[in-house]
Amino acid sequence: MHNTLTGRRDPFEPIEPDHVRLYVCGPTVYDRAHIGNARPVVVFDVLTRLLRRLYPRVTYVRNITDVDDKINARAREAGEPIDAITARTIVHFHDDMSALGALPPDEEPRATRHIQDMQRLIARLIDRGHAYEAEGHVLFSVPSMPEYGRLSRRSRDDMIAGARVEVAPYKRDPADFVLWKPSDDTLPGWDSPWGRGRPGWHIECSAMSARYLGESFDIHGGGLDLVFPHHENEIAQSVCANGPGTFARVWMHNGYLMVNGEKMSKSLGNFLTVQDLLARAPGEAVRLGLLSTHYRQPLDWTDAGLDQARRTLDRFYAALGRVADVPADEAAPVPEGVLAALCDDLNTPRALTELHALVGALNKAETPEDQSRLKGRILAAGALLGLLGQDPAAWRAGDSADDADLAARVEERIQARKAARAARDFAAADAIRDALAAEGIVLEDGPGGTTWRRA
RNA sequence: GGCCGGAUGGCAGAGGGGUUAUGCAGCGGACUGCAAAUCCGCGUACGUCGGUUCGAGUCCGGCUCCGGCCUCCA
Repeated sequence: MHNTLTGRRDPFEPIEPDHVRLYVCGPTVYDRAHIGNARPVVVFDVLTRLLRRLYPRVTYVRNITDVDDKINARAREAGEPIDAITARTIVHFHDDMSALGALPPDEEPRATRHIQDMQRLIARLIDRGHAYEAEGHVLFSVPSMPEYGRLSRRSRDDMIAGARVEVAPYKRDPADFVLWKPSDDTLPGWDSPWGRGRPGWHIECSAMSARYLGESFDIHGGGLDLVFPHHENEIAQSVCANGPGTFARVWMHNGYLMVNGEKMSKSLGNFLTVQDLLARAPGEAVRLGLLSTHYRQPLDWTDAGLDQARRTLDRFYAALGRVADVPADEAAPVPEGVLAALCDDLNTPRALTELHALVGALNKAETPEDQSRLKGRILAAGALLGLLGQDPAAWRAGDSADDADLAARVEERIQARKAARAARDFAAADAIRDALAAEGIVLEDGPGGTTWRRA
């Protein structure tokens, strides 16, 4: 796995040989998830599936940030209680990620349920001389940690030189960041030794990772944009509270996501929510689109790319549909090439190439034995990637599968065409096929009869 | 201004000193009443200029362009 901390690929060895612990930064719940939020969820879902295959026990923690000034602002604008916004957004998030085939994490801690843990951590940082109180705030003292900046490879001078915001007057050092800040009566707040207030953004991940995974754990993941300041600050808080050598061993960051070559932003109007995409394509196609590029590469999300992902699944499911009556070899292993690709820094594009080769082999396989063996392997590889779990017939029909009337009508047309063909009235047969094609229904004649799919 | 990435055939996208993926699209063929699907065949592409080397997409340096971070952000 590539480790942001070392800047290279290192062999992965868990701290406990038979228990892998990982933490991934989850959403701030104030709005619908966009495709950029979905990328790390899907990427780390594949990583978790892989780890579960390789190790007896995996604990995967992904937090929910439900106290944040963006949420407060949203509540104020909408005139809606914070709890209502966060509760609704969490439901949407779960629905959207589930549609993308992402399994739930083992723990999904919410910041508001761990305020005590955060306060204890802050108190410890103050005791150890790494934090100080000023005007109702508690600030982390960056100069107290000489190795601050290691993850993001920047010196304090760099950070100060690049500062674009005014430095709050109560900061002893311009790089210091907030652990706790005061809340007025209109804002959510909790009593604390430093007055009624709320936590800074970074402290929750330090507190909750320690609570569920211990002071040291194996992998910490998230988007590349979190490297600075969020992850850098998490490291500062955790290491200064718990001692040198603690906290995450391996840091994994997924690359940026762009839309049609541009940064996704509300002002550009190219903000794509998962919900939008699910209206246009099956969740599995969105997932495949995200996995078609290596996780550390920049990913340019386009309609053409989404179409291509859907066509790839058409090919895979068509191959599986052809052997629908052949039972898959239940004992089939995950193909060596697929496993090797994923074990090489989660190389999902190469794993998909292997899958294409297996599908080609299945298309050529002539004996039920070979078909069973290959089908089993393809499904095992698919399960590892979180793909190909559907019934091929359901995939072919797509949304039309929900429409029993349509299915019945298409069947009726297929029978009519069959009769026309038997009578060698090809003009009539082609007219039926063309009429269905105009509705987006494609007929395919095969040895076992005629099947249909949506175009 | 500081820092960090990226640039591969028509498109997407791996690889990473010598054998040059894979998919889509395209072309030719097999099969088919015709299609579709499937199968077979066809592609020396690595931003640019230098350097190292017997040999460089692959290593080193300069440059150009693109994106991002330095403030909330996956």
